[in-house]
Amino acid sequence: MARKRGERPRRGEARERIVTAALAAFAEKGFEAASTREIAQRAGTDQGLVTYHFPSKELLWRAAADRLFAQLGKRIDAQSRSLAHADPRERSRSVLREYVRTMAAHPEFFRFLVDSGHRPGPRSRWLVDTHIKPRFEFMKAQGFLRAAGIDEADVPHAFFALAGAASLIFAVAANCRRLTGLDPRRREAVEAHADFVARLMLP
Amino acid sequence: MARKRGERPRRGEARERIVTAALAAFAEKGFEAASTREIAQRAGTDQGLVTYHFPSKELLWRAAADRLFAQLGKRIDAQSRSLAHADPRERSRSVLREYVRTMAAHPEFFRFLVDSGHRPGPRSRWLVDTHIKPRFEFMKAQGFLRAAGIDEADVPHAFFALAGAASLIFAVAANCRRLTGLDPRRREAVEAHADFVARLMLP
DNA sequence: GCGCGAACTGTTCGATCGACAAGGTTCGGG
DNA sequence: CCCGAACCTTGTCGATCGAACAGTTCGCGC
Repeated sequence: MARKRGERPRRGEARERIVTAALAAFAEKGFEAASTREIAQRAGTDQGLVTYHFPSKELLWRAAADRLFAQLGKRIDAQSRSLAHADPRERSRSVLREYVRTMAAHPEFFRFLVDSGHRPGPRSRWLVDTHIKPRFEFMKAQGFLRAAGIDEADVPHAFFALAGAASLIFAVAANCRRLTGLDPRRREAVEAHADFVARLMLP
Repeated sequence: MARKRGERPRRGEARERIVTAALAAFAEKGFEAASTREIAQRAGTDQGLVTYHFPSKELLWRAAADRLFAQLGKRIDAQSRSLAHADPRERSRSVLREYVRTMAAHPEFFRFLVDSGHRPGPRSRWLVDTHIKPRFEFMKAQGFLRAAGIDEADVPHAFFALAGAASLIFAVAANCRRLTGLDPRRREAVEAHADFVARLMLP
């Protein structure tokens, strides 16, 4: 990276850029197919610096996941808090719609889940234990499921059915567009999908 | 591959084994991460034979997709035909439940979709045009959507919401198991998910 | 103002990737 | 019986992978 004298970057700046680039690359290509060289190039540095900040690709992936879940959690929590005193059912509906919007804005989340979760392994375990489980428990405690009339035994089914219904269309946007002509990333399409999923889960 | 004299394999036998192995490998690891060498090893041959039968990895992937969709179509069509004279609503419910069972038996289908469809490219185009679009048009013509009370404008949303709701839990079985303790591959779990999705889509 | 460590670069390593070339083996049809 | 096509093996190519390491450049505490 060209850098003039005295322009020494602030501590951790390049590191942040690397995480940003890694998040994009992992989401786009998956863990194996994304290379640390390409990530470095996106971040405007070289591959040596990537392994300097992250001793292994695995740790870089975790850092990217940390950032992704932080962004996600911030967004959902904000919506949840802003409706703390609303009717439980209306609050559930609102959070659900915001969840769909979040999936539209961050289709990489779905890719992370599917890419890591299709078979057991260290990445699956780490992701569930570190990020998914806390979210899951929080959601259960919030009473969203009671508001939707979900039976206790159906909780896993509802959780994954909801996640799939809300996210898939954005995760396979290329297929959707070619198949139906609808570009799911457009704002109207996002709102229409939020409507549809909300009607589906909270009739 | 060790082979005694006179034990000449039947024509296309190894080729079929290679496609089988490729299907498993692509589903498990995705297109980029699955190597032709590993596929050859699973098929009990070596990598040279893979490139002999399939001049490129891309063509091997298509052959695997062809087989997968043939298996899938056969199963769904059989269920659809067996209920040709039933009440449309009851028929829709039955086909939907069979769809969920199929997704449980072939979680690789979902992986193919997500792996190929997250960004435009030759594989996405080929998969949609060759396999998905015919299925999609057939489904529309069958009147399943009318039976479910889906508005015409909501068809794309319904299609991907359904596909996601039905499939995700099986595609991330490792995550589901670690998160909820429920192994979605068990028969009771599959039926429970079919029940849940059927109630969801056809109230 | 000096030295030390964090930040960063440049290069190289062994492994593995997809693709390809060439030779060997086995069978069916002429 | 033999020849060509189909089937399969072996070896190798250039490219690229993750990782490692030595060297360089600064900011900053002392």
